[in-house]
Amino acid sequence: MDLNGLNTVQKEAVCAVDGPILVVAGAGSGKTRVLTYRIANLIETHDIFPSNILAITFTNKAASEMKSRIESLVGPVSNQMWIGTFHSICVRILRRDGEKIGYGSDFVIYDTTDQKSALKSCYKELNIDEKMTPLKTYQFKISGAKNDMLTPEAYEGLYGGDFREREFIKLYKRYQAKLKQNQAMDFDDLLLKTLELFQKHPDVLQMYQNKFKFIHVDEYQDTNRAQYELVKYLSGRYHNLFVVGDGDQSIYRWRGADIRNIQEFEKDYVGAKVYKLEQNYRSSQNILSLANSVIKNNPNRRDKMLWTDAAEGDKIQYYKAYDEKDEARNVIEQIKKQIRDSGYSLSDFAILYRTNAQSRAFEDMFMLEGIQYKVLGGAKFYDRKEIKDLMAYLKLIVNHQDDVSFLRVINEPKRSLGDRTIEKIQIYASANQMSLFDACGHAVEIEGISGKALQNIQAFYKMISGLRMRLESEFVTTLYDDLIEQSGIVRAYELEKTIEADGRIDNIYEFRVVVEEFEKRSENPNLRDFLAETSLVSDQDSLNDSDDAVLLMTIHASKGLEFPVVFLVGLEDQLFPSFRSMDDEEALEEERRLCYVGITRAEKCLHVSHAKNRNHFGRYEARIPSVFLKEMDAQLMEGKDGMPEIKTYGDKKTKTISFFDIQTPKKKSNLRSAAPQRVKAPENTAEHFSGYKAGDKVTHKTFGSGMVVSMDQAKDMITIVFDAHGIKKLSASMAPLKTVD
DNA sequence: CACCCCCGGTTTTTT
DNA sequence: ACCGGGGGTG
Repeated sequence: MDLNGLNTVQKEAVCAVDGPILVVAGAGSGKTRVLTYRIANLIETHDIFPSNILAITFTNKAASEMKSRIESLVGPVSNQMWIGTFHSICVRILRRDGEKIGYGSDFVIYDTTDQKSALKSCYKELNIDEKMTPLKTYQFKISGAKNDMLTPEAYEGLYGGDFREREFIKLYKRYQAKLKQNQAMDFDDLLLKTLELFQKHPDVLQMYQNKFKFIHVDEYQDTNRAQYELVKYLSGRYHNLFVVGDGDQSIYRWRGADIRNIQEFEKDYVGAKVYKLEQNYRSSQNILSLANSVIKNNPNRRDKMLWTDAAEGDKIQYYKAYDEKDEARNVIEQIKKQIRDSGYSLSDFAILYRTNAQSRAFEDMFMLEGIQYKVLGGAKFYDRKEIKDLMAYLKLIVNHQDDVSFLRVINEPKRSLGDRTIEKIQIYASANQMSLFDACGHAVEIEGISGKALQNIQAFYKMISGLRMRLESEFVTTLYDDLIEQSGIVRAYELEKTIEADGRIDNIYEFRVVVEEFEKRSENPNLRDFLAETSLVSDQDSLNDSDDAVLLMTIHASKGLEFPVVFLVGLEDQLFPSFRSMDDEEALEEERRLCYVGITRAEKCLHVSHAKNRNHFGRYEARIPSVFLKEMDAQLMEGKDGMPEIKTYGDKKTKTISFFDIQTPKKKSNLRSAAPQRVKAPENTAEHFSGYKAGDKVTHKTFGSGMVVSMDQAKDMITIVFDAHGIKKLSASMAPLKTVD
C-alpha cells in the first residue's frame, strides 16, 4: 500500500490497526483520505476480509464516494464491506431480524409528515385538542424522549408521577402502538429498534459483533445517544473502533447529538489511541485565521489549532448590505466579477445561510439575471404533494397495514370518498381488528356504504392488491407506470388544465427517472428498498458534480463539503446566531461552531455579509450585526466601506489572534503546549463550584432569583431554575451570579 | 355527503 | 408552498 501521499500523523493513524482509535480531524485536514486509506490498508496489508469491515458515514453520498475510492484502491472485493449511514445500516439489520421484535421485513419508514399524520390520528382517538397542544410540541417531545432512549414505559417510570405528563405519556404509548400496528418506524425508531433487537436477542448481537471486526464512524461528534450505544454494542467483542471527528464542528445538538461522545472517547474506550490532524489542506491562511478568531471564543473545547502551509490568500471580503435584496445583488456582482477576473465557473461558488427562508432573495435575483443556480434542501422535491402521494401509494402496496399512507391516498385523486365514508371504514376496521386497507376488502359488509362509494372502494382495493401481487415479479418502473395509470393521478391533473397541475405532472415523470436510476444501480432492485432509500435521502445526496450552477444551502447542509468561493450571508443578530439560542450558553456555542463550519468550507475566497434591514415574516425590520462579525479578526478583512464599523461598538474588545500567531510551526507548538494546561486545570474553576451546591439560592444579573439544580464541573456548567425564566444552563465561572443567604 | 374556493398562518438547523 | 377551517354549491 502506497502511503506516500500522507503526512506523518495521517500515516500513523492509517497504520494503527488494533484497539479503539480517535482521529481528531480539524476542518480540511484530510480525514476522508485517512478513513479510506485506513480501510484499504486493512484489506490489502493486513488481509482483513472486507465483509468484516463496517463504515458509518454521515450521508449516503459520503458513503458511495468512500465506497468508490476504496474500490479504486483495492478492487471490487470492497463490495463485501458494509458502508452507509446509521439509519441505512439499521434498516439493513432490521430487514433481516426485525421479526424477532415484532416487525416483518416489509416495514415502512415514516418521515416527519407521516409522523404528524400518525400523531393526528392518536390525537383524535385520545381527544387531545390541537389548539391546546400543537402537533409539533408532542412530535418534538417524542423525538426528544427517543433521543434519550426512553421508551414510553421508561418515560413513564421517570415522569409518571407528574400529572402534567400524563397526557403525553398516553399519547406516546398510543403513537408507538400505532406505528407497530402499521408496521412502520420513524427515523428515531430505526436506531432504537435495532438497539432493542440487540438487547433482547444477544445471539443476533453476537453475530454482528463477530462479523464486524473493524468498525469506523465518521463525524463522530454528531452521534446521539442511541448511535453511541449502537457503536458500543457492535464493537463490544473486538474493540477495533476507529472514529473520526471534530468537536468544533458539532452542529446537531438540537437533534440529540452529544458532543461528550467525542470529548470523552478516551474515557469510554480504555487504551484509546488519539491522533490529531491539525494541518489544513483546504483553505488559505486568512480564511483559517478568521475561523480560529471565531471559534476560540468557545470556552469548552478540546485543544486544537489548525495551521496551513498555504499562502495568506485574499482578504475576507466584507459587505454591509442595505437589505436582503442588496445583499443578493452584491453576491451576484461579486460572482460575475470573479468569473471575469479569475476564471472561476459557476459551480465554484456556494452561498451559505442559517435558515432555508433566506434562499428566496438570492433565487429571485439569480432568476432575474438568468444565472444557473441550485438550492439544496428547503422546498425539497420529495416534499411536493404529488411525490408524497405517490410514495404513500407505493408504501401501501408494500405494506397494506400502513393506515397513514392509506388515509393519504384513499381519496387522492378524488374518488368521492369523503370524511364520513372514511370514518365508517375506520369504525369497521377497529371493530374487526384489521387495517383500513383490509377493511376495504370487506366493504360490502360495512353499514352505510353503498352505490358509487362502494364501487370506488372496491376498485381501489382491487388496484392496490393487484399491484401488490406483482411485487416480486415485476420491474419497479413497470409497477410505477401501472400505478400512475390505474390510480388516475395523472389523468386528474390533466383535467385541471392549469400550469400548476402541469408542473405536478412533470414532477411525477421526473420521479419516474428516480425509480429508473434506482433500478439500474441496484443489484436486486425492489420496491421495498427503493422506498427505504428514498425515505433516507439527505440534501447532499442530490448533489451532482456535473451541474455548472451556483449552490445555495444552509450551513448545516454544507457540512463536509468545500468550495473555492464561499458567501457566508445574513450575519445578523437573532438570525445567526438564531434568536432561539440567545438565552442558552450551550446553544450559542453551537451557533458559533456552525459559523466555524461555514467559514472553513471556503478554499480560496470568503465573503461575509449582513443586511441593515430585512424582510422578516413580511415585516421590514432594522437589523443589528451578528456577534460573530464582532469576533472576526478585522485585520483579515476588507470591504467597500473600509473596516466593518461594527468592530468599534463592541462592548468589550475581544483579543484577536493575528495570523502571525499560527503561521510558523514554532509559534504553533507554543500554543499547543500552552493550551492543555488550561484545559486540564479544572482547579481554576473549582472555587466557583465550591461556592455553589444543589439547592443554593442565587441571583443572576438578567434572570433574577433562582435555585441551583445541578453542576457539571468538567464542563464548567451550572444548571439553575429561575423563578421567572425557567431552567438555564450557564457557565459557572463566567455567569454574573451571586449566592443569596 | 362530497367538493370547491378563499383566507390565514406558517419557517432554525434534518436523518 | 401547503394545510386547515369556514362557508357555499350540487
